[in-house]
Amino acid sequence: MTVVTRFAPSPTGFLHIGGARTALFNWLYTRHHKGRFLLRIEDTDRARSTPEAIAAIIDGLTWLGLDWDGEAIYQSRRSARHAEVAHALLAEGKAYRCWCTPAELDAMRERARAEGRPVRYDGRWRDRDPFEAPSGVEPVIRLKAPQDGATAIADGVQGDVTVANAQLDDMVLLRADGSPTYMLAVVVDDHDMGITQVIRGSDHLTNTFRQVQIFRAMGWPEPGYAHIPLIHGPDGAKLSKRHGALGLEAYRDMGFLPEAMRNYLLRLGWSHGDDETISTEQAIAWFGLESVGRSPARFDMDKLIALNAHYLREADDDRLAEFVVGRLGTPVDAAGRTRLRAGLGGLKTRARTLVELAETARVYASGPTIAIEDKARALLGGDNRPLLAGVRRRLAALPDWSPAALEAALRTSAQAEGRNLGALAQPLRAALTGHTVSPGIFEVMHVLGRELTLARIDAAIE
RNA sequence: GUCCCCUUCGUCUAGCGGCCUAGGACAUCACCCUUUCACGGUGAAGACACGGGUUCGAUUCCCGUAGGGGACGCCA
Repeated sequence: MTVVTRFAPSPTGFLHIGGARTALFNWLYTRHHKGRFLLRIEDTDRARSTPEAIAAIIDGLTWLGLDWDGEAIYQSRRSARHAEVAHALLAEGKAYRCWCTPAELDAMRERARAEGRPVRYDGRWRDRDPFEAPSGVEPVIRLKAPQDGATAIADGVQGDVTVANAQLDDMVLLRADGSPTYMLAVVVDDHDMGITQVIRGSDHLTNTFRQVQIFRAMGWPEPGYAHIPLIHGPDGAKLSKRHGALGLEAYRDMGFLPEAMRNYLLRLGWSHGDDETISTEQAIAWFGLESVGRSPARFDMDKLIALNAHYLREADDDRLAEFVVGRLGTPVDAAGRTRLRAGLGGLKTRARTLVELAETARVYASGPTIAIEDKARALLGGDNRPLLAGVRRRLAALPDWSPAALEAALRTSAQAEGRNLGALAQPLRAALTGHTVSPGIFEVMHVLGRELTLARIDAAIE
């Protein structure tokens, strides 16, 4: 049987970390089994669903590199079919009309809570004669759920979970206005789409028992279920905006690489022995529900950053150069681009995010004039000025501008002055980069070229 | 309140009864490398929530307790 999965976000906000991981797990599971991964937009809440949120979800998935099969399905367009199923259940006596008003239900719930009883609908219209229906109230359709026994599911992650049917009430299938509820829509869509495996956040675990009851009432085969633990904030509480509950695009803007995000999200709740850096190919080959943990994981920015630094070092320089130029915010001429590209190797071992990379890349992207930070400026006064002037003369006369030749020249220079290399390299670094920290000084000079190197020294000591 | 789930270093996790003096990664600290800072290398510190069982033997199995999370909508 072909595996069919789906990612079913509701477009009421951005695609956050938790949703992204759910999508990733579905995608990996599907690709591993060579099945079909579908995208369903659960936009039945018309008031809260927005086109911006839909775009954010699609952009987020695309950025993460998770491709879905076929066109995205919009749940809101399927309401006629949902209603059809509700009415079929009604016709078979597996559902019934309920004329309770929202106020009546509120009162019922309040009373139950006050008396310490389970909070749920008491089934008062379950066997009541419809002729007793009050006028002026539109009824909802409720499922006539089993009242005895228990409903069990074999969850791919949580194991066997059983709930007494007495805990579940007769849920609303169709609202008074004829629109389907989430419970109904999900079941009908999962069935119609041929979903074989549902992988979603564990906040849906208790919903599953109700959904399973609808499947059984319709006589439909149930999909397999797997509920993955939620992601919590650093303090162990639910992920909030303070923490990492940002949209994926926020992480992109912070300079994270999609491959780093994928790897990070994968390791949150899933493991493969001691492996830490896992390529997407390996992830597809190795991924399985049995290796998904059952306890919630906390979001840890430091680990994400460390992983990002790793992937930054591994990343292709041409790709990185594109990212950096786009983030510089200032135009870069062709020569600047060439320098930047050539200097990337030394830059990327020192950066952890694309933002940091772009910041340090200004050293190569800029022309003769650069901003000098205070700590660097302090190295450009006093005795260091004549020292730099001496270095400048030697460099100007250097026949060969290779890193090796530059190093030899600086070392003999230092020796001649009776100083160690650092005493010479630091002022030079300050003059050339405007910082006290940079890639190796010979590399910097080599990438900058003779002309720019001399120009920056001149600018620093004039 | 009711029901369900979870619990190994600060964090992510390995462990599926003896291989565990509990392993790895991030973070922290120290040292090495070194023209700065990184990278890299070496090392240190750091955990089985608690209490009962079961067993020759429990981090691993069972039961409680505590703590955390989730669900209880005509939201999704």
